[in-house]
Amino acid sequence: MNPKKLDSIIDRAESLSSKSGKKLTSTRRQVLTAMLKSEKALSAYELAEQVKQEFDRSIPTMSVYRILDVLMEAKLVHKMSIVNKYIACSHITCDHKHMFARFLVCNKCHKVKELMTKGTTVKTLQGNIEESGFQLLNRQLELNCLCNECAV
Amino acid sequence: MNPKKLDSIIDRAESLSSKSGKKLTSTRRQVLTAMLKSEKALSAYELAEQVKQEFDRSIPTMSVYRILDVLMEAKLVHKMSIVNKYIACSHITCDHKHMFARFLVCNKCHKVKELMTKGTTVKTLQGNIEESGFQLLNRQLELNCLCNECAV
DNA sequence: GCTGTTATGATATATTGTATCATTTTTGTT
DNA sequence: AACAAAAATGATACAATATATCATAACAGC
Repeated sequence: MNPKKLDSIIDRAESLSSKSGKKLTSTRRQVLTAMLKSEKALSAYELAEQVKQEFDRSIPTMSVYRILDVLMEAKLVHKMSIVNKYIACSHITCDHKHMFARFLVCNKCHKVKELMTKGTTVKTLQGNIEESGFQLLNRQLELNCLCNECAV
Repeated sequence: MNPKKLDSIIDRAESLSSKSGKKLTSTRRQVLTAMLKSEKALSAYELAEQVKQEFDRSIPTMSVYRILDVLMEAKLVHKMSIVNKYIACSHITCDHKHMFARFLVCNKCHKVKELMTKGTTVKTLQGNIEESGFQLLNRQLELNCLCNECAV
């Protein structure tokens, strides 16, 4: 990600988080920056290591997890549950209200590509869900994939 | 699940696993039986505990994981990655070749409902995936939900 | 500056999963 | 039946991911 785009996302993060009552502290900014620089999903531990590399600063994992919570709350970060790792949102505005986000996750190197799905597909996906007595908590689909580099 | 259905699934498991070169040993049968009796996804550790309750037999977790691998290979069991737990396949024949299985997972109690999605929706979901240079590894969708009992 | 709130640090521990080698059970062959 | 090879299971150690809890530091409003 180029520095300009990175800055613009950080700027947006400032306002977004303040909207949710949370501040984008310097620690949180460092974590988010490290995430934005990676096209691969990272574990909390890997992320702590990245921050150490980038900013020469050790953050306890507990703090990383807390910060991930805040960033996820602000929709700046998503958890890729199928690999237990985390990735920064790649869209300038990631408003999931009327869309499903589809995350293509390489099961080998954990590279992630985020696609958006809209309209009729969402309707189809939602069909039968309410009838089943379940209610959706989010609109996020993770798909087990291999990226072109990892595919043999 | 009623005993009759349980038996019919076990019977099917016999042939299915033999097809893949694996036998449905008594240990594996016990694990599968315990899973079939639960409508909730269970962790490997919880599953070992269930087997202990049901059959008064302690199985090391390592073995449970190995057995889960065999059962997943035979498509008798699915991993719910969004909660790191496992559930027996609820469909008599769970042939996912031309369909996506949608798993509605209650994030609170881990109850799971399995729905099938076919035809056009699958096509739509697959759109853009190949263009992105990724290839699908399976056709399984997990959705974060709350069941009617856990929803406030 | 004081006070309450928010954020972070430090430590311990829980939960999920894998690596590795030993032992037992099963299978095929003679 | 006796043996060898293969498959399955047991036992042990440990890695990776995640949470609970209490202490301390930073910050905001008065």
